[in-house]
Amino acid sequence: MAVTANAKQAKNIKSLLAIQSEVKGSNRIALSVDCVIFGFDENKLKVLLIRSDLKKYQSKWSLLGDIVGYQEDLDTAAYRILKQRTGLDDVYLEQVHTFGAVGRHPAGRVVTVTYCSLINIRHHKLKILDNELHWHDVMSVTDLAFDHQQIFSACYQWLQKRIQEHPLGFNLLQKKFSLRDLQNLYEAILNTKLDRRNFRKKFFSMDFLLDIGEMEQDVPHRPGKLYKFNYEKFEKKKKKWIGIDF
Amino acid sequence: MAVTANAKQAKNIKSLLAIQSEVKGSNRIALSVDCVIFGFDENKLKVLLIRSDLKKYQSKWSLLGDIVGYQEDLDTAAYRILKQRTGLDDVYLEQVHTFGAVGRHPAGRVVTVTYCSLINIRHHKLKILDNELHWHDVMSVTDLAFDHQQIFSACYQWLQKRIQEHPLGFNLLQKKFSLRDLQNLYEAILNTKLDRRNFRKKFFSMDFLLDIGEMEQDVPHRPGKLYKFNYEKFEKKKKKWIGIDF
DNA sequence: AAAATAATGTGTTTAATTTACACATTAAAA
DNA sequence: TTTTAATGTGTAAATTAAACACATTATTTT
Repeated sequence: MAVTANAKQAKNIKSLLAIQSEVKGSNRIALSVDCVIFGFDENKLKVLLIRSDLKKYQSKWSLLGDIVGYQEDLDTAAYRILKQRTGLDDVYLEQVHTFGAVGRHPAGRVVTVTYCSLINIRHHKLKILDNELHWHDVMSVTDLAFDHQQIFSACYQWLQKRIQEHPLGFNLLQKKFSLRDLQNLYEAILNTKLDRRNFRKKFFSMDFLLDIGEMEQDVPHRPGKLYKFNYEKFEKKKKKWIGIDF
Repeated sequence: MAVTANAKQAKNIKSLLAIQSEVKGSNRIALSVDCVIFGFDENKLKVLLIRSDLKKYQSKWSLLGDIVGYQEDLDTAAYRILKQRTGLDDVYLEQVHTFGAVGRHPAGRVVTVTYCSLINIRHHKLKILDNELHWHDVMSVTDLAFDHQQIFSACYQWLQKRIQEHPLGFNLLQKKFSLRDLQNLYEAILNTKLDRRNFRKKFFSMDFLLDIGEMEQDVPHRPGKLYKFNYEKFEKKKKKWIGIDF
């Protein structure tokens, strides 16, 4: 019995040397990074898409991505893509999921690591302004190229969940924002209506909003106060955890 | 301006053809899957580790992993590793994160996709029983090989969070379990004490526990009722979401 | 200049949930 | 038979979430 087990082990468990040979061998796979870049404009959640350039395959919209260099960290690759496409380099970026089904890409075996990025659509002023690169309403994104629809859906769901337990939404707003801006953002992302009074109470009680003593300018109604998010305070007070619930 | 932008675009954006050549080219990277396999025994959370076989490098403990085959789905590779190492093939498995720093592995550039698995330690009876493969107390895991300590920590934190919002813990218990078992599990994973009465109330109110009309056997005290988790009911009633809180 | 409009800003009341805590019950062990 | 150590149930207080109404302010209209 022990012998059988060891025999099985010998067959199944690879030594580091064996791995080393495989690393140099034929199992090497192309690795890409795809970025789901979210923006917020006119109270709508947007996603940045590019048109697949090769009509021969499909002229559908797709996510922004590129092959990871052999000497390039994954995170670095994601930042590079963002920088190239938006001109911004100080942006929120978080890895979400890796998609690696064998037939997912027409160019061959490509495993893709997906990142979500949240950028301020006003700040960035797309460096590449032509009809190949466009902001799309999240609610009307359908039929993306390759498996990008699946990837996009996963990332959108991730965002909906993540925004409720982590303060990343602020990256989509101006540094100074009104509570109405913030609520509009949450309503757009969660695709629901929220009670204005309870929404305020919730955020004030969390106590991370910094009243900067300024008011909105040039609004066609009574101007609201402007706030900043206090990241330092958040880092200190961060919740340990929540409570069992499913 | 528009010309400049287009020039930049031409330089930065790759056609599918260009990608195709890269996919076949020198950017191909070795891809591995590492599994953090959790178990629960004697009221302690355990993780399955293997001793790095090549002393030349390090004789430290490491996670179970292997290179992903060129024609193998990522998920398939993770299942294969689990099957080889535990003999089980109907197990809970979920992708957690991908680690891809350039220098992370001594054998060369290897990007690794990490999965967490939860198995019933009693059911599986390790197929390979020797001193190379061992269950370790989660609380005393330190100094793993390569970047496996970092990977393990990320996965443990993932589990602590995930178990509070999703019913995956049951995979660590027998099909039939007592409420005490369940509480012990949560206490071990969250590394805390919980109030027995409130814990019960919470789970009963969620209403996914199925009283199967059986009692514990061979316990040295008053036997408790046994339950099963009602996955079907859970799938139907699943929460939309929770509420903003961070 | 005054009135109407449309948003901001602030409570309060009720319901639901979470927390803290106590006692009866059952089976095994002494 | 008594003691022990766990299971099983319930209640009161505190906190949090949900539902809801009115005064305030700047703009726009009359």
